[in-house]
Amino acid sequence: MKYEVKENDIILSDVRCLDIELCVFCGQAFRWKKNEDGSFHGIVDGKVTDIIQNGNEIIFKNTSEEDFEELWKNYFDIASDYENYCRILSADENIKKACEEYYGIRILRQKPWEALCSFIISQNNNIPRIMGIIDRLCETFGEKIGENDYAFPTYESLKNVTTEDLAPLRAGFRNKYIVDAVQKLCSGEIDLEKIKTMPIEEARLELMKIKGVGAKVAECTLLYGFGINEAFPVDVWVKKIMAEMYPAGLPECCKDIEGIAQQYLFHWRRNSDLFKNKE
DNA sequence: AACCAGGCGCATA
DNA sequence: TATGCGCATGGT
Repeated sequence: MKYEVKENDIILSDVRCLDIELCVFCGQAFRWKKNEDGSFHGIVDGKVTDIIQNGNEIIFKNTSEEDFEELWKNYFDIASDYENYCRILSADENIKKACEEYYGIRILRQKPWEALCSFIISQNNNIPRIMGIIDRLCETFGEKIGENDYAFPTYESLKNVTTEDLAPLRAGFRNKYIVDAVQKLCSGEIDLEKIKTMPIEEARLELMKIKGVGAKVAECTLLYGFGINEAFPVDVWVKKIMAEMYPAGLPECCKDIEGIAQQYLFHWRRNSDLFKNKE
């Protein structure tokens, strides 16, 4: 992968299978905004950028080579060969369609705590409202890092918050789950660094010690937060796909990359319903 | 006005 | 182990 540094911008031109809009708006991250000019405004790990995409040319605005190397490159999983993943997954006709229709989706490699907290909030909730709650979480408790930009609050910074303190988020019954997660992380009872090194089965159980973290949220944390491609979150949409197309389980071609297959299928299935309802 | 949203905890059998 | 219900909030 090559890129050009121009003043405060990083310009990529040879990355395949990377559609920024699809990546940031396919329900895996909740903090991106589309600007008036069509660029995408993102805050990740306390750093801000705006991304402009014209076909193969992708410009990361107002960032440095150092931040690109240490943060954005990893976040968009640029070193991984998604063309190859698509090729493998295309052994199945349905997944092939999903990959073709949504070519350019990648799994965003997020921070474990942000993924964990975001998907605790996501339960029995819809994507627009999840985004609103996370906005308010960041505005209320995150560090101000720009005119209208706030970092995702660290769990350390939430150490003593109560469910009452979280009321402004309007997250309802999820407040107590956030508090429990913060307490278990702050006390060291659960250690995200250790989870990173555990076998997946053990990591699942460890995450599920947190109240409000069941199989689905644990799986999302493993996939998006810990970059484990075989983690396979099953939400209402994936559940529909499994019932409709794969009653006996995922096809063989998904082995070890179940989570990646899941992302194409989730977006494909969900959009087909959203589109249908607009007719 | 019911029903649903990237589920989970808890009670019951 | 398996099923069913309630849960905060807001949109359709």
